[in-house]
Amino acid sequence: MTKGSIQGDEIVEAGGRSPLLPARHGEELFVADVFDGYPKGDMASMEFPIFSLSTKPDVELRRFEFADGHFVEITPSAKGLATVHDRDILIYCMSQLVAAKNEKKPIARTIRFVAHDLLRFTNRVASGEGYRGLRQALERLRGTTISTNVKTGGEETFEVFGLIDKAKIVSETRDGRMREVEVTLSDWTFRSIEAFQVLTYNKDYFRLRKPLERRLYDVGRKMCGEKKIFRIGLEKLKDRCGSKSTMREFRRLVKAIAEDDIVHNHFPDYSLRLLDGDMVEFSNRRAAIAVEAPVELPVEISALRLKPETYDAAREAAPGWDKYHLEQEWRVWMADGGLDAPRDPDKAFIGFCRKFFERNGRP
DNA sequence: GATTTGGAGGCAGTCATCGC
DNA sequence: GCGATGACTGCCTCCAAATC
Repeated sequence: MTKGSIQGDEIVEAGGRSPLLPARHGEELFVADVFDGYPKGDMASMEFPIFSLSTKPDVELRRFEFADGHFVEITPSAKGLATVHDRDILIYCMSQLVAAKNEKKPIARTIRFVAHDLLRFTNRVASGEGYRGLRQALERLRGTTISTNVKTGGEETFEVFGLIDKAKIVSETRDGRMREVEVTLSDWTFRSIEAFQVLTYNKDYFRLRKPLERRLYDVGRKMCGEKKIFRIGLEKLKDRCGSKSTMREFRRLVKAIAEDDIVHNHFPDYSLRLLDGDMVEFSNRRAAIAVEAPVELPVEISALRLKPETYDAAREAAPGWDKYHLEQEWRVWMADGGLDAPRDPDKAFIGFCRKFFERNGRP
């Protein structure tokens, strides 16, 4: 974790610090220090395929128009549209700011973070390639221009802006590698954060390597949310994903992802199925398990809420098992045994997972 | 002749490994 | 923890063959 403060334009090391540092040229600076925050995505960029799925530079202009007169136009720079992987930087910044906001700490549009922290948070290799990729991603984010009159934070405005306003590598190691990065978010993104128009992502989102998988998760998260099931036509889904593939190719890709999910169960929070008639079905894994519950759970047990990090710990305690399945097993076990709700449900759940794994081994 | 299908290859990014 | 390297992956495009 980086420690520092600003004196004039100089950055100096400091023992302790406030998350909000003194202003530079009238701007306030937020220093990222929440290492274990949860990924957050703003709802507006989940709604529209702002980010390119392509691994090649995508320089095609995109425009989305709506019946009520709203529109979003995305203009890439010569270096191409920002990709779904570039979005990781925005997600990281948003996660840090939302975590600080939740703790009632002051936040600012300009955020400083350690490049290595971001690479680790987003499940990337912290090699020279990773840092080069980060630099290019910042260039694409800065170069991608959005014109819109869509509401964010309850305000309707016509604006033209970059996905980020500014990016700056504020210090480099002696061999020229970037160390700290300063990113100034666009007003549009910042207003979404201030208005809490963000959704929490599963940490496994960063394990999804295929750009299309990530976009499908986005669509599922936004459209399915807490609902049990969400169905969408393949053609509409293709539009929502912003895929430039042919229908045939898109069908093949979605089918491959759905079949892979059946085998590896790797798609976070939702399962995906390609149905007859070119319909795609997103099923909420947690809701599906609740429906299958064989016993009626007492209110005090069904009302127990686990912390998001507890699910990560559960995966380690019982490798190979579906964490939501384990959660349901645990609740049913307590209900069957007539047990009271535990004082510390997170610890109790992890303990249950360990014993479950000892008894049953891998699935 | 037009459309559909299947497959190959390009490009860019990721991952794994090794040595420093 | 980083750089270099090669293998691998996924999206996309192109083209030839098959079908209507």
